[in-house]
Amino acid sequence: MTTARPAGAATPDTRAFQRIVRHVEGAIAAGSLKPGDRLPSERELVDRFGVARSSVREALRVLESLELVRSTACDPRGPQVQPFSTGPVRRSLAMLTSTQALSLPELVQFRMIVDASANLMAAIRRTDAQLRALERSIARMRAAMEPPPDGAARVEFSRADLEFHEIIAEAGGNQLIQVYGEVIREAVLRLIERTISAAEDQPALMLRSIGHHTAVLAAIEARDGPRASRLARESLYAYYAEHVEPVDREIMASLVLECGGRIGG
Amino acid sequence: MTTARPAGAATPDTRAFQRIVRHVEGAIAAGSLKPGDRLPSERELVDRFGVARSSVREALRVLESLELVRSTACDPRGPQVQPFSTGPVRRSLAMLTSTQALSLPELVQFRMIVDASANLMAAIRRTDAQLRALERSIARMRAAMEPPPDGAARVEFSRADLEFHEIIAEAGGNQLIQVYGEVIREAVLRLIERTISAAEDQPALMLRSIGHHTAVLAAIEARDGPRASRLARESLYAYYAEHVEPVDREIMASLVLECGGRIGG
DNA sequence: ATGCATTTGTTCGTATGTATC
DNA sequence: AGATACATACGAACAAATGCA
Repeated sequence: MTTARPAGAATPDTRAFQRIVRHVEGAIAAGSLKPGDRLPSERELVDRFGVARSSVREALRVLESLELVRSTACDPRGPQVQPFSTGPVRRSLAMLTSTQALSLPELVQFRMIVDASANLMAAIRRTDAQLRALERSIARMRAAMEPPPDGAARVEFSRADLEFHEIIAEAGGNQLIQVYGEVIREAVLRLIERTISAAEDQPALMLRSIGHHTAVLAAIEARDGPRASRLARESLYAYYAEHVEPVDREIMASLVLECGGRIGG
Repeated sequence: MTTARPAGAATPDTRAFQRIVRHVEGAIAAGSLKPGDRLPSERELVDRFGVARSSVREALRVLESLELVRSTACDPRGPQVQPFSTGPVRRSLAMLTSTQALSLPELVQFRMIVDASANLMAAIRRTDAQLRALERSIARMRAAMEPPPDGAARVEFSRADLEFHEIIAEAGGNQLIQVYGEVIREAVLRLIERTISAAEDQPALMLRSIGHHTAVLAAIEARDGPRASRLARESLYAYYAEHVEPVDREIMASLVLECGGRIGG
């Protein structure tokens, strides 16, 4: 039997803090550790894993950066398991877009298929209350255009836009579409704001957007799933096709055509 | 003027290690720190940020968990900025999917749209080498059936199956499709293994699966994206439709029909 | 409502194995 | 081959603030 803890091992097979991280990650993934539960206190973790407090703290900082736990200062009850959040995915995705490791066409293509499916499902499952909520979102978008659109109004417009899509995703009843769609739309928005948004004719784009949303609403109201799906793909193609390379444009075109959509306009 | 570093501040505005994390994150996002570059050594970071060694180490562990840097032991040149990877997104996504009690229809519906899109893109972008790799995966699946399929053979079959889909996703050239597809397929597999897998007629299912993969390969070889996409939706519908409620079955049917697919058989 | 005990955040010091120079 | 420098890991200490009796 080897020494339990070689005090000064330079590069052990697995670092001390990683054992703790994996243990907690596994417990959360397996469901034996649920949001609201408390982890043992730092000093108790020291005893339980047989490592120094520094190692325990490193593990806690990593788990904290993953938004899995949160250790509040001076709380004797120990670190608390957090409610599951899309924060880490969003941040990692944001970093990838910032560093150009994720391209605009990749984001847009993915958004095409997610938005289209969300619309399709919403057309089947939507309730009348959700229909009215969608109408209110469009009204918010219209209201944001009344004054000559300044910076604040553009933010409000984007917010209403996102709200519209989130209601649709929720109406579709698929949590994956909901969560993933939210993440993707945010990433697209951030990337767009840094690239083509400033140069274009803002009011015209906003008007076109309102028209598109109105058409989607009508399709969902009529419970015409295929049309709602097609509208999403067509409008995303119309918005972004000119900003991508030919190969990616061809793929986007295929996504539009495969569901009987048309290109142009 | 307050003391520069109150040695025992319990809840500072921003924790010591967070300052370092944000600084490095920002530098990488801004592009002033590129993959391959070196960070200052731990001791130099101590001097530069005016914090203790432990804090520097906590920051490095967090940055390491984000796969942004990697500090190798005994390297006088300091931690190295890593090439940008989709690893963090994949891990966060996997954690999110394992914690978010997801139903079978939700997983299958999402897999329908992701697999279909992956096939579509692969049909456009695939190289001949990737085509041959797909053939090898199917051969592996066939080989796993030769002996009367026991447990180990089933694992090998599943592995080859996943490999087939991963090659397709890679050929499509969209990293998001790749990452999301990988996570979804693993989640579906995990759920299936716990539910319907044991009861069914294994060899028949495997044969049907091989037939399906062969058809997809042919469509991708012919560069027929719509057909490749349709095949994915049809076969997933055929596999899982009977195991879901009517409402979800209707949505799955819509996904098949919207791209001109057929239901049944 | 008050006081005590506990816990966290932070820092400093020390030992050790290893890779680079 | 030797010396240096580095990262890993452990332990102890202090200030502040929280939670519980």
